[in-house]
Amino acid sequence: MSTKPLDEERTLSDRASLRLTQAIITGELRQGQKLCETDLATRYGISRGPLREALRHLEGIRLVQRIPHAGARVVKLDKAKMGEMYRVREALEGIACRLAAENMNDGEIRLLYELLDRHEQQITASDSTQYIQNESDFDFHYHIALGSRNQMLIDLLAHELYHLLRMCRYRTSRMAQRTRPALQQHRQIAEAIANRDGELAELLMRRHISGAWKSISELMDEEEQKP
Amino acid sequence: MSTKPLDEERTLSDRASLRLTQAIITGELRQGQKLCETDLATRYGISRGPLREALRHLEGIRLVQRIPHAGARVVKLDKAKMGEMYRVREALEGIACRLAAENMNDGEIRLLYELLDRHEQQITASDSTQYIQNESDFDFHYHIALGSRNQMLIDLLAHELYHLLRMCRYRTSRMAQRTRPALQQHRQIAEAIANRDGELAELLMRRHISGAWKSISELMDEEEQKP
DNA sequence: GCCTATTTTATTGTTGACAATCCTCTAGTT
DNA sequence: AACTAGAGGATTGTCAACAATAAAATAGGC
Repeated sequence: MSTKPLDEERTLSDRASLRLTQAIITGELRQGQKLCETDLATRYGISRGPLREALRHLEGIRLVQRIPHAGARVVKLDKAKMGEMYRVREALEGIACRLAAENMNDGEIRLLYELLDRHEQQITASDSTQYIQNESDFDFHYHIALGSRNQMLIDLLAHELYHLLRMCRYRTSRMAQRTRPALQQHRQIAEAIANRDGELAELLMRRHISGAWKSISELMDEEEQKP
Repeated sequence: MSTKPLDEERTLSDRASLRLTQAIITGELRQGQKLCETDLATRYGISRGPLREALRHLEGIRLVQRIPHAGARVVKLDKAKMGEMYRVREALEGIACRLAAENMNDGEIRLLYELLDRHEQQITASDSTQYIQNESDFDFHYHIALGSRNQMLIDLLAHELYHLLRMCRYRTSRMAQRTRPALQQHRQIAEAIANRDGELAELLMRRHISGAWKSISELMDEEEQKP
């Protein structure tokens, strides 16, 4: 998932965008946290101009919320918002999967299977961290998005939704028990793509995602009962 | 489709965003046109700072493309990009329609039918301009998006996709002959929603949109043959 | 005459200062 | 004690000048 070094970006504003995105995804900047322009600018060693442009960009991809004259905050992902996200994700990845089945070349499909094998190894090797497993999951979905050959779709998923999903990874890290069935579903999806069955591929992907949300949602409810 | 006056926005940057968006949608700023910061700033009577922030925002919602040190241009919607858009739209409005069937209240459904009646009157009154018919079409789709009760979905559709769709309206204005069947499809969709049949509503909406793209696509091919 | 190198010009990127707005903390009143 | 009013401070919004980069134009060599 090609993320080039921070200082390869051409402008300070773009670099600040990347650093902020990274900081938000890793949780270094916490959800709901106030983003003071002066603080961030001095911390990054730039002036407020480029930093403000970066914030405007992050606002566009829904990572921060801005209120005029009151400043920007890291977006706060409550259960309702996560539910909305998963609905949108279901729709977008569903169609991406259908298109991938139509457009992926044989090399890409082979790579897809390799990803699955690697993921299985990681699960079997019990010392693997949760983090890595989650990244394998992202790799699979990202690879399918690329296979759709639809740049708008790729942008929406990779540059917006996946960032948001990564943000709430820590909440859903207790989903370890579901990695096995998830992998099985991934295999079915890959099979449908290999058979060039777009309709089935879409159906399976949508089921996979809505199922994941159902599990996460239930888990969140349980935790709410006993805090 | 509540678009409040331009000067109600709190900051110059936000106002510039709206003016630029409007200018791009109406075609006052043409596709592919270079957007010179100095020119626009003086034309709008503001300095370059807020204008740059506005451009960054428009970049986020895909209305302009920016190349570092080379400036911003209005996005150019070729046939391929339009095809991508319609795929994304099919997915998003499909799920929006399903959710609308689940979540709309009776008042909203009644309003949906009123929109359809108004649209039919406009079609029958032959002196109505193409423009108005197209806006009626947008109203219908926008209303359904609102009914989904999914803010992220509403944002994606109303603040990103619909802008882009309006941009290529002039290309597709010769689709007049298709307004009748389109209205018929709208009625079927409204019926499915009224019956709370989310699955059917989604299916019909997707068929409606992919059908529209097929017609537009063919029309564009024909025009390409004989320029 | 055409291609390349260099200077010029225009445009973008960045900065620090200034103005406007909002939030907070204090003081006073009921 | 609680609520309102106002002063103070902090933060955001705006601007105009400066620096860096890219595009255009000119001059020189082949």
